[in-house]
Amino acid sequence: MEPNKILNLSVDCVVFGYDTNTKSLNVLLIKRYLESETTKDVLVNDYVLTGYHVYEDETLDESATRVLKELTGLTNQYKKQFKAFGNPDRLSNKKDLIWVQNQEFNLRTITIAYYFLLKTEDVDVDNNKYEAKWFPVRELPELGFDHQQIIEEAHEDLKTKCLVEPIIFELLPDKFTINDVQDLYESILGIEIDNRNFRRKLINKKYIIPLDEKQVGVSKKPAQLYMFSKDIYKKMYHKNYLINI
Amino acid sequence: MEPNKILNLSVDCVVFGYDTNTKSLNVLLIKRYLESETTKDVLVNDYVLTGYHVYEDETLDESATRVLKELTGLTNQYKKQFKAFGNPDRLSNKKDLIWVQNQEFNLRTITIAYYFLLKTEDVDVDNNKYEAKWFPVRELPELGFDHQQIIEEAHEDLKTKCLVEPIIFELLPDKFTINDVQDLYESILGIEIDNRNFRRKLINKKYIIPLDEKQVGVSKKPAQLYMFSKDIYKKMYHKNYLINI
DNA sequence: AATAATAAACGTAAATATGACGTTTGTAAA
DNA sequence: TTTACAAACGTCATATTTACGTTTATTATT
Repeated sequence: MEPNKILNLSVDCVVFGYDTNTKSLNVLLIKRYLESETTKDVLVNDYVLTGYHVYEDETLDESATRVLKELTGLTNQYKKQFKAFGNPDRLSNKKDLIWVQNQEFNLRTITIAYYFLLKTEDVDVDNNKYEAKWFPVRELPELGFDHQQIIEEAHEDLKTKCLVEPIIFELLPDKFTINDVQDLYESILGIEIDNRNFRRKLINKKYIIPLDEKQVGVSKKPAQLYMFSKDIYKKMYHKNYLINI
Repeated sequence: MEPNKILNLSVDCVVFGYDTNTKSLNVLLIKRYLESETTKDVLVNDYVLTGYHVYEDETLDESATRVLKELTGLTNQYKKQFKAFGNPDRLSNKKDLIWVQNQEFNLRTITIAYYFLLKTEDVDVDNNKYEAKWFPVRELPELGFDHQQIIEEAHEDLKTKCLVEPIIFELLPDKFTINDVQDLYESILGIEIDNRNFRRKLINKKYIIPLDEKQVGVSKKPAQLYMFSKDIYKKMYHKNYLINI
């Protein structure tokens, strides 16, 4: 039982986006496709998270930021390192071995997994060089490596985190309706919330600011728009140690 | 900017223990000491977390469990992987370079950090071959590597986690008083709690079971003893999605 | 121009939880 | 027997939550 001598270090990014039209919490995935040169059989045909090796001179955070920028062009998005995955057998799947055939893959690969929060519409998937595509988090396609597990754990972490910190607003446009916020909570948590109670609770928050603006182009009573004030949130926020076990 | 070729992978364990007598949340640390053979100057004299390389054939979790067992003899303690630390400059401190002189330390070292929860009295520090010692989390000694930061981040994670999951009971004896629980919350969170309100709240929980037993050997009114029922907690527990932002 | 359809927005009453305190009780030691 | 003191119990005002019912503003239809 010798300590490892050679390892491979990467970051993987679970990119969450929210589409206010379809009311769906999405994950951004990229296509893997490979067919045999001789038999023309399809060897690999699935999706994976975006990720890459960590460069020698960059921090883990910088590496994740770089990967997100490469995929989406975006910087300054909410980012959280939520777990490291590094079990010795994590890339032993046949398809994955085929896919990485041109790399020294008798190495152990450790990946530091991050999730990012952004708005679905901020990414131009139609002109994406990686063929990136959004998938609803509850209707994922076949996934390579252990990326199904990584996404599930990211989603669990997001569920917990959105209950205690106002990160939900990272997924919404600057101007949103109360119902947008409710729909998003329902998408993330997979629950139904009473609209009247939710509305009252949210409107009473000092950091939810009503704007002099309403929805336009809807065929029903147009909803009031609001914004989230991070400044006010920070000022009034002394960590509110509510024991909720 | 080439990807890393050679890395070092380790786990580090923040071992939290609670001493119901001193009412102190403690961290278990091991001694580092090294003096120059020629000048007899003290080169390194501080404490560090316990940690070790990850073996080739073990998972990260197994590695952390092994390290804890090696240090304390204990298995089956509450364990959480909370963060990976792997910035390129994280072990560039002079003392640390001296300490690891006999290893190839021009490698980058990634450490997967875990914390464990146990009872201070379960560890026999007087006969510990690593000279392990408990330190109150708010009175830490000088620490090597980036272990100060790792402990602080573990403590922050513990603060958040103990508010939403009943992990506090992992730090307490099987039979405890209501005041034990309160004291422990106060130690972890660094706040004061009103005893009468806290008591009412806790006693109303179905999974806090009063025993037919009281404290013995105290020189005041002996307190009622309780136990925590994980079974009842799990049964009644459908994740109680309280949005608390 | 009136009406229907519908989501947005407002309202209410009971039950539960919280925050801020005061009071009583059981034990060992004086 | 008394005293010291933490344990344990009690109270009241306020805030929050739960579970609903009602009104309103808009577009589309008649």
